[in-house]
Amino acid sequence: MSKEFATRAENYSEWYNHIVTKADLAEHAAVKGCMVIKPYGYSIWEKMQQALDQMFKDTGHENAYFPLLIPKSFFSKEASHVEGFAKECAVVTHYRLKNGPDGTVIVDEEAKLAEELIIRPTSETIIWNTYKGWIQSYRDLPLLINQWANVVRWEMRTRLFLRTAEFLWQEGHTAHATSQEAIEETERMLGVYADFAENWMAVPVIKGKKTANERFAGALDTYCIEAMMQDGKALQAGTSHFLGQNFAKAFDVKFTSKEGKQDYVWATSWGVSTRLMGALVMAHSDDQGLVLPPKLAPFQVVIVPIYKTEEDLLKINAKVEEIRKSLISKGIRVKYDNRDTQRPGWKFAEYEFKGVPLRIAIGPKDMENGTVEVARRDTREKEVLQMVDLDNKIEHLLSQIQDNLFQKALSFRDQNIRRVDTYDEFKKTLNENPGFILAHWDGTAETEQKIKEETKATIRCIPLQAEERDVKPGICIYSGKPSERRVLFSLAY
RNA sequence: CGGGGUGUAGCGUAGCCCGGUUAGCGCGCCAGCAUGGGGUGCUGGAGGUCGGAGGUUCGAAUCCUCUCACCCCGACCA
Repeated sequence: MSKEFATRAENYSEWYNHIVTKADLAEHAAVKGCMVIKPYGYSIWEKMQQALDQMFKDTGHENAYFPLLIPKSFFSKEASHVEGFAKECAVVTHYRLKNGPDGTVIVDEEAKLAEELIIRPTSETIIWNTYKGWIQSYRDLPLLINQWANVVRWEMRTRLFLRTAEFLWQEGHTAHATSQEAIEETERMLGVYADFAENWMAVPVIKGKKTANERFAGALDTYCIEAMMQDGKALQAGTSHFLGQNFAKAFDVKFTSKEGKQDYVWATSWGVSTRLMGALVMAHSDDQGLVLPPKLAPFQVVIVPIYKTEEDLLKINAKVEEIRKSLISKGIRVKYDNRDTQRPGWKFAEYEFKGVPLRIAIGPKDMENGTVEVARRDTREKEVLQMVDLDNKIEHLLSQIQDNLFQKALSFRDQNIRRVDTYDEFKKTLNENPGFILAHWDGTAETEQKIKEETKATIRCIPLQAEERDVKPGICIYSGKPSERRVLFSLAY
């Protein structure tokens, strides 16, 4: 393990890169901008998927799968949608290779596709093209579908998990009979994301609505959850879009209502991606490495034996087997590492770096005293516990760690949300105390754009839940014009 | 995609400006012995042709050209 490990204060982005690569979450692939998600990292992603998938099912959704390749013509059907994605699409133009003159493989120019195919940057078009055949009557509605998939967006500047050319995500695509119902769905799924972020990832989020500038291409409204990273920057952790009838019109998806009238259906789409992995790392980890919330940790407890003789080890093995069984019966994920090839201290450091929430060490002294040493990753505290009732104690500790991580992140965030009333103050705050800023804005795209150009800060969202004092009228920090309420500004990932 | 930087063994690096012995070091790896409650010590050993291609030269990690990847800044974006 690297001992020349950058701290957050020294170099935040280097620190992030080191955690991701050295904790075995992911590494760069041979393809530019793409990553290999390694087993340890993928295991965390699987935990996320499982939790989210259950939440989607619990809210009535079903999974399906749509193609990776989308006919180019589909993209031109919704004007703002094309515009939003045109610059970052990978295009498939041929379907065959052949041997070149010098023995290399070349594209067979004769095998040109009649219509080029786009590797999906998102699936609205292919899905709505399909929905046309599925929806005729109000009885077919609502249609509540989710898909787990990969998408490709040809990014100019990439970072592991935060922005890669290919990433994994889920995209929900629903169709409804009324606008009202679709808006409710949009809000419901935003709620699911917030719930997941806070209760599984232990990352507090602010729910809000995007301004027109930041809205998804093709949406009437985009809702989001915004999380604060330890450097004070915002990370959009999930989005939920109310698409109105834009895609229904573009793909001619109509239904007959109870009253026998024809109308276009109302749509939503919503998604979270492997970017959540980046959020997870940047929300909790410290200068000793990764810190994982118990609910998403591939293993929640690691047990390390300490012994001199083979005889000691055998005794410990037997004892640990009891402990392991009792923990497993509580649904706790346990790893027992009794490899003789690494020493205890090495293992301690290793599992700390990988963010395992709890470590149990058990040696001859413990065997004599009926105790174990338990170390928490979040606080780095150690205590000696009686083995009696250990499973309950561990279960309790894990839930404490989960809570503690959330509380820590929450108080960090709240300490770094500031209200400012002048542009000078705004710039000064961005400079000296990076974090979220609640400030008045006149509601125009021009002002938003100007502020962005001059300070790099953007309006992350118009919070859905705000304190009384933040929804009172005021004066725009930039233009001096009247403002209805404060909105949330920040530098962002 | 524009500007700047980096690329030497699995990782971290020295050497490069001022071309010239088998490219050095630390960690890790392998073997043995000792050790064993926070990255164990000693001894011995293996591993790199210097991101890739081309060029200059008697000779290139070192100079030149092109290219690829990564990092930082900018534009764009989840």
